[in-house]
Amino acid sequence: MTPFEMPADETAARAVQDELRGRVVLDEPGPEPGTGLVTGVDVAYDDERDVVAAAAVVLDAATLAVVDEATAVGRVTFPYVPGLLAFREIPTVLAALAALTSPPGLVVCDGYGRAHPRRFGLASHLGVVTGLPAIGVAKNPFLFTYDEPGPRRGDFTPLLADDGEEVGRALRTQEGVKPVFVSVGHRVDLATACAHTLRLAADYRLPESTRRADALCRRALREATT
DNA sequence: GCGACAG
DNA sequence: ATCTTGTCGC
Repeated sequence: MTPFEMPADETAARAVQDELRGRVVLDEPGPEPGTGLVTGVDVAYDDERDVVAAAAVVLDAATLAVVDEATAVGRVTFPYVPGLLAFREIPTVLAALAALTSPPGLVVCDGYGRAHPRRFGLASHLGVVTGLPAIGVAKNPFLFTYDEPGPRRGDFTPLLADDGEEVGRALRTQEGVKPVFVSVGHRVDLATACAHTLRLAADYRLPESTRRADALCRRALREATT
């Protein structure tokens, strides 16, 4: 487990990304969809009091039943800077993951992995630091472009960087609903990442893992703040 | 130089 | 992310 480094400024943060990017593993297919465990992680903030709450929810990949969950509350130690989201979210997320009883299995992040200006987003960073397979499922295309995928669940189009690289996919998880943006984090290939996302988003646009983690970290923040 | 920009 | 009522629809 590579330690998480909290840089002093943005320049140092980018240097950390460049250094860690070389440790991302892209040639493993990843966990078989529908088997084992899948863990959703998410974070909520109270900017007024500089409080941050993270949640990790472990699901049985076959049934989507909740197997375990944990939360962690901390102080905001890094501002939101596009491209540097990991430094704001990961410290507390790591604490929540450490508080789990169950092993996490595949980690599903609310954000990007490879689809990142420096090709090292939140999911890549969390994957490298923990050594766990990780993927990113985001709600917006950020600085990438895509053609509208077909209307059916499972339809997808490539998410393209300005240099033409396919950094992820715009994946339709629900008929006639805006697609989600899937990218590889660590130790999972893109097709497998999309297969997991589709299974996890059987009933809603977003994966059940992130929906559960989102609800839990909001509750944890409210209870820590109230 | 200025604006845009995952959460 | 967060600020936020009612409202449309299953």
